[in-house]
Amino acid sequence: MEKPRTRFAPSPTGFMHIGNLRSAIFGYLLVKHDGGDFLLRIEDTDQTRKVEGAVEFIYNTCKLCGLEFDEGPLNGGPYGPYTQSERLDIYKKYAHELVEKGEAYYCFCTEERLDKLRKLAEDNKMAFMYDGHCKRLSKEEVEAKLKAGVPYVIRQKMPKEGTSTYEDLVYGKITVENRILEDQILLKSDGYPTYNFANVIDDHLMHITHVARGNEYVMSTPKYNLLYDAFGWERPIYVHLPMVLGADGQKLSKRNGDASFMDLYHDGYLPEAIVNYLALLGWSPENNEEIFTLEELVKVFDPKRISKSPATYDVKKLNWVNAHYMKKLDIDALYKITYPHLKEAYDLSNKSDEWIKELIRIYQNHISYGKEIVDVTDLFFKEHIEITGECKEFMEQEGVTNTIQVFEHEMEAITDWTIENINQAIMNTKEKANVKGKMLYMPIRIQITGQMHGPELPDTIHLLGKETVLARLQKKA
RNA sequence: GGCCUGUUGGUGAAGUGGUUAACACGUCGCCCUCUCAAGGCGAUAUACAUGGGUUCGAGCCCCAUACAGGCUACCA
Repeated sequence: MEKPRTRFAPSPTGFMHIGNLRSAIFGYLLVKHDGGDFLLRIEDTDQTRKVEGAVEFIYNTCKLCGLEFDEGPLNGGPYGPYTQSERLDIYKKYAHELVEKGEAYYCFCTEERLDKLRKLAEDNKMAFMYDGHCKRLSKEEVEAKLKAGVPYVIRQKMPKEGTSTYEDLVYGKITVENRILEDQILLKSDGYPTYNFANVIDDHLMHITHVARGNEYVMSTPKYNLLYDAFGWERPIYVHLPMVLGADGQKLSKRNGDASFMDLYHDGYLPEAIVNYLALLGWSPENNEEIFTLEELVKVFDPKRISKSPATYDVKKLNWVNAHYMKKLDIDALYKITYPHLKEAYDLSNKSDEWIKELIRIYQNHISYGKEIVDVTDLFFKEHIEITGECKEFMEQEGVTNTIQVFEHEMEAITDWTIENINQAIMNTKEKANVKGKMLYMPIRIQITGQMHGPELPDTIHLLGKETVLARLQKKA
């Protein structure tokens, strides 16, 4: 069997939302499942959209997710170049070959004429379609215009009758009537190819066997097939992917800020968790499992189980998946995704690395992504804590003041500030103040944290440090 | 407007003619715990868009309708 090959073919916009990423993931899984090749091709035929550094950005993003390209603009390969703007001569050559074959033709129509046609169509509530004006030009007329240097585009000659059908791995049989197929532009007047053309040429030249892409191309695929046929090339296998929608039911876009992979990454989400979650968007495994490493996904991925309907991106579930991965992290890995956020939010200059790691450790089960550490730990950095609402009510109960006082003395007495000794101090308080359970822990907890909940009390006290604890204990309610 | 595709609870989804329509997230409750989180257990949800067929029997097949999305560029 032929080794499957697919490509991820983004425009270099310098932005990747999770919908783009998911396309890359699905392509990767599809092809790696059978030990094939995954390549990157940059589709920069629209020069107005180019962004500096975008190629590196794409490599970085994919690498973070564990998706390595077997071939691509940065690491090369046997079928390069892998950037379309560097392949202009190739497209030109094939476009002219098509003209020679009678499958395409020069079109000299001006923007003005096209606009007029468009307007006319609009007025008549008709779909605009190029009228094939230049198809009827005689050979001499074409020669003359060419010689005179009239700007031109090359258009594909479409059949006007019958239907075109292809089989999509996800959507099944797709049939469209040929008469709705426009004589689309293959080569623009600036010498650049359109996506519609470059895509086909490159996929063939790069030996792409599987075309995995968003389902916005379902309708135009027959045009591409006609191109393959015109050249006498074998058509690839198509895998059109359902879209990923935002919470508003709309297609993801740059405006949906939180749907950007980099934003998520910088907020302390784990790439493996994002990949895991994304794989479940529009695809499901045979069994009920939901947690998969990339390797496991490669093993179990079956494109036939890709859904046809669009999926809505849901942060809540992403959070759950991410939290699941975070629980299994060792302290150093956890440190890596939380420390930057602590550093940004708080003054850490007089905190030791050891202290920070301890802080992170006791909150490991409390957060679902890195940045969340900031919200839950502010009591360790605040100068003053407020006791309000429910907490205040609790503190007004009888005996509470006494418990605090007793505990304060116990704290003062500690010379060796260890969790063990702190725990002992709590036990001593239990004896001396003659309180237990909630009436023992809660007053202390509230007095020193201002909250009724949080991690283990001895851990919290230890981290807070003797000085802070005493100061907070002495503060009158 | 035309064409293509889709529609199972708030979300992701299983399901391919006969099931009490799974499972997961979320939500809620219970257990655990000083408390929260985690974990364990359980519950919840007007879930098969609507209307017609076909069939002994339909979420699954067919046809309409509705709604949603996509395409209809010298964008990709």
